[in-house]
Amino acid sequence: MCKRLHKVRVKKQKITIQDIANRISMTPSTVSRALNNHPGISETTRQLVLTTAKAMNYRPNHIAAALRSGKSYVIGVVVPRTDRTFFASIIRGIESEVADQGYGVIVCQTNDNSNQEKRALDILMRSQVDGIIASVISSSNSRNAYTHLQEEGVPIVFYDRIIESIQASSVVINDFRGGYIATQHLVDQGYTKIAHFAASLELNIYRERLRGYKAALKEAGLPIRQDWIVHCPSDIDKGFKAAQQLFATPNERPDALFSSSDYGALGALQYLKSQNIRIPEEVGLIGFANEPFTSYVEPTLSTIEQFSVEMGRTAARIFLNQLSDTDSSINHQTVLQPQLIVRDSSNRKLNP
Amino acid sequence: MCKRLHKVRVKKQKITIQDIANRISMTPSTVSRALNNHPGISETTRQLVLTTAKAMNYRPNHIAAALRSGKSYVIGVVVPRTDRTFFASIIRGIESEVADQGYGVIVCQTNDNSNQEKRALDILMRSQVDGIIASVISSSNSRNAYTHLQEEGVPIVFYDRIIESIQASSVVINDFRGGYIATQHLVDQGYTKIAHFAASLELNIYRERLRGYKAALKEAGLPIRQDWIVHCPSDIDKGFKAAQQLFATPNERPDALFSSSDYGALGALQYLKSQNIRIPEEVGLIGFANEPFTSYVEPTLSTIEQFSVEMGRTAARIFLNQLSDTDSSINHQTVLQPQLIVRDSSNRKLNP
DNA sequence: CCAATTTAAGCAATCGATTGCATCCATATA
DNA sequence: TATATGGATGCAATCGATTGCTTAAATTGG
Repeated sequence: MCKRLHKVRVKKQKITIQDIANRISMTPSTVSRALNNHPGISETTRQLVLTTAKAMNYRPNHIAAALRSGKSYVIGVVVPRTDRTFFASIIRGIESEVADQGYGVIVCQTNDNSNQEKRALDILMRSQVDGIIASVISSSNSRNAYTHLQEEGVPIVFYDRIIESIQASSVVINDFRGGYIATQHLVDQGYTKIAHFAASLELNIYRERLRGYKAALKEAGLPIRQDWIVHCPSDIDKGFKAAQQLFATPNERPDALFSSSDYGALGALQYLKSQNIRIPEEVGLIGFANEPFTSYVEPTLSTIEQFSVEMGRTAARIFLNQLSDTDSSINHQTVLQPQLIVRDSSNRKLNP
Repeated sequence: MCKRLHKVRVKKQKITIQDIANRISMTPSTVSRALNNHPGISETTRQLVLTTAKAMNYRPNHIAAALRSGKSYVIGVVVPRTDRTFFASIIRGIESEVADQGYGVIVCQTNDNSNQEKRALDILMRSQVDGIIASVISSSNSRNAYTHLQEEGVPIVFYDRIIESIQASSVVINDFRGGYIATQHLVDQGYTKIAHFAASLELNIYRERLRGYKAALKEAGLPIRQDWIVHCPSDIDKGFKAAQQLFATPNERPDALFSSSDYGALGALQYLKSQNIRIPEEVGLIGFANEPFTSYVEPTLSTIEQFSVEMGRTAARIFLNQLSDTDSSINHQTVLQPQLIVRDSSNRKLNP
């Protein structure tokens, strides 16, 4: 006799509030109210429900609850890509802030691409997220996509890359100040011919950093040379190439560089080293973002800390407040202060 | 006359299939079937539905669909933390693979902590995810949590850190081989006193890397010294300290180190540099994971590439296949092959 | 020309929890 | 003792889409 072993995925019957209700001879309404700590349920019943729920290993079905109540307890998070430390930290900050409150976080990547951004928002909206925490793409206008959502009443909090023309809550660092203190630091170190790598000026953050750079130069009485403001995306190779151009002619080259990204700065660093140009003696260098690698490279790279995890947490807090607020129309702009991190690449006074 | 501006969040009435049905004088059933390309709907009707849906700016409510159909089109992803490049890349791989198919990805962090792991799984289950792609925590047994889920019929795919005693689909790299080729490479370079940093041996991956290390030594006829197998978590500081111990006595110290993590290796590298011990001349060094920083540090750090984005994509593919397979009981074990990345820290033959 | 078959669409139950309103009973008040 | 009060629970509709079954119309075939 051959017993055939049928391996079937046994979807164990899921426990519903109905089941609990049956067990204790009550109605689903009562069970629901007991589980959600509604008033008007006797303490006895509440305890009874709670214990039998636990005993029966009950797991609430958020989807059913969401359908009826309109609250899904899921938040959408939009990032350009997950594997840049900055955005990974943002996600970390948000997730750890909201998980306590029982919220889930759906993460979507835009890859800085307009179609993928649309797709991301679409997925989030279909999933009926309670709102969205987002950084926009760098290339062009995300404006329409987001304003539509806003019109539909979807709570949105922007972080880092914001759309200035959209009225919404946001968390950013003071990028102007970041650019300013970075440049000022170079000035303080005695550098006078300070260049700048500017990433996409379609993004507020890079415009602001540039503005800070210019302000610091102006204040120091140094000239602003357009040919020393070089477009350079946040990318090592691009930084290398941009540096190649910038430092090509030995007699008329800058003696310092403030890059709007750590990656650009690293590219420049690699180029300068390849040319045996000494850092910080001959050229001072400072980046932006305090990516982990900045403290591992040689020389260690000065940079601007932007408190990414904290930024994520703050965005999450603002978001949650906005949900619970009765008057949800009040937007909340938070500006974190950047911090100068001085390392070897710009510290000429210590290493003269 | 004073017109008071009341800013109220206007939840624009959401369009439902009912609305579409009304507009074209049909029933929701027909609309639903048309939208989902069910057979038995005339091409005329289908087109009519599709165009009016678009015209009315209809957005399907996945939550309602999920409740009825039992498919939420959301996948749960469990990581220890999002801000380690490896895991960030896993998330990237998964997200980019499944977004095409309309799936959302809920990301939860465990922080290698048992309670948070429970919480994570709880959030995911409440959200009625269609399944879970997970790496387990390093400290102790996640076994119960996951076996319970399996019994409930939740599809699970493990990646990287797996539980060998649970029958489930998984994607890993051949960590044994990784440890083996790393060590063999050091042997090839003429190192004979090769130490090893082993992270938590509760995890299969680190056990396997250690096993590979031992196998390579044995094959090379080199002795296995227990005092050169040092416990060292994946962490720069821990690596620094472990190196401090290991290389304390100049006459009897190892001449090479295979660290089971890049972070440990970096710590060791920093220690060795601080002691002016030349790399790779006096001590050879190789890490594991090919974290981005390994190619920025000085000397550049040899390591083992483990194709993290690809691993994420593969896990996602396996997962989706499993969902669509009729016989979902078939588990699928995928083993990716690691790749040796030789850089300066171990290249004694090139830099003699 | 009528029965058999196919095709297209409608009916109504359902998924699981929430919630406004009704009801019942016990206690307090007149 | 009859009535007002309110605390605790039940009833039933609801959220929006899916789906098994039924029905109506159109097509085919004998």
